[in-house]
Amino acid sequence: MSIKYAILGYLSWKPSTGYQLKKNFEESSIMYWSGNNNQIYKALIQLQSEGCVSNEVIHQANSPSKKIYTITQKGLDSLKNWVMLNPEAPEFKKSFLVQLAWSHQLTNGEILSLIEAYENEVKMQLIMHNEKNKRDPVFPKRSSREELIWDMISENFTSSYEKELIWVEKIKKKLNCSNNKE
Amino acid sequence: MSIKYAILGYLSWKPSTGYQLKKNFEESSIMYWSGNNNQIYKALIQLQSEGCVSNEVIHQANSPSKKIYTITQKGLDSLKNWVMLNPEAPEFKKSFLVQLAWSHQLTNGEILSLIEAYENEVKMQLIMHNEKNKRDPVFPKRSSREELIWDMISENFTSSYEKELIWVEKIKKKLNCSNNKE
DNA sequence: TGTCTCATGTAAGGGGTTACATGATTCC
DNA sequence: GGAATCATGTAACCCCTTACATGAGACA
Repeated sequence: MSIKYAILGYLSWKPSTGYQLKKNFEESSIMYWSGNNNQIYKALIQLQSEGCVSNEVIHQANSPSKKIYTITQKGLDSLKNWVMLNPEAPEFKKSFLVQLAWSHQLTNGEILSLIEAYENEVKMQLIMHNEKNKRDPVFPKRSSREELIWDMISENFTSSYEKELIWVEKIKKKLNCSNNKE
Repeated sequence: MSIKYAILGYLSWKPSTGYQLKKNFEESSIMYWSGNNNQIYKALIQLQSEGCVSNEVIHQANSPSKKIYTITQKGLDSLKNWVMLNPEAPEFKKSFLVQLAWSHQLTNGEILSLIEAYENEVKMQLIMHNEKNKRDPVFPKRSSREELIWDMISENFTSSYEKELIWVEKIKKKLNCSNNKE
């Protein structure tokens, strides 16, 4: 899927500028794109040419002028249509596992320190995710259902990282055991 | 990371042709690329120009000729170097969560059937992963350590899918509860 | 007769990334 | 004086994907 529908999603919540959307993406773990300018501003132009959004230019005295994008009915329909599509299975892209898979040339010690570096990386990611969610979480609460859903999505991420840490402990223990046998 | 190191990994295990590498990628869940021709054959040419692999052309009577690629010492060094790089955190790209996040326009029933479609998708993926691993798993067993590592990598995938299914049950229950309250 | 396996490659395009460019204001 | 925030946009490039092209033999 492309970033288009994530943008339509934010705009279906409230109108905003490209700049604001960019910050939303940066703050969010769920919306997994980097939120770079190139993608967002291009997507907005494309969405406009498709009639899914419209914009209003606001000239400001002390800041650069900005374009406030608003979703159209066509955009709402297109979003709903996409949301109801048959979901895809999750993608687990863990380049660390590829490194581990080809660690045959390393010593036991080198493998263990590689695993510990991964452990730290995951822990950091978990902390960052939790912090993002604590301070001023940027998500809609238009109904108790919507709040529940966003909470569950956040929990999905938290527990994914936590489960990864449990797995890390397990492989560390296993490697140490077979290490001591020799 | 690019597919290059995954290819070097396979070649560090045993020499093979582009065609064989392609099949390896198709059979593997860990090596998460689609394994399409364009990428593999291009990568092999590039790896050769970097001096990381060499090839030998074999002419066959009843089949098309093939190029057997072998890893060089430079390739082994390059692979080891990459394996020892600081690992990146796992990427969880779950487009389904983006759909859920913007499901505000749907009815409770529509959301539940969306979640169930996701559940089926994850179950199928889990079954496929387990089947791939049962019948003739394509991975090296040059030492007990290597076997242990590949087993743990496979378990990482299995448990990721299983944990996702547990999460699905939880959100289904929560949505049903708040549904009944109304 | 049609599809599968072996085997190598090319064409076109989608989606994403980093870095660059501009320019005023505000805060340390 | 230097960095950060607001605000929009472009250039170059990387990685990956699907689909196309060829051509022989095996199997149903």
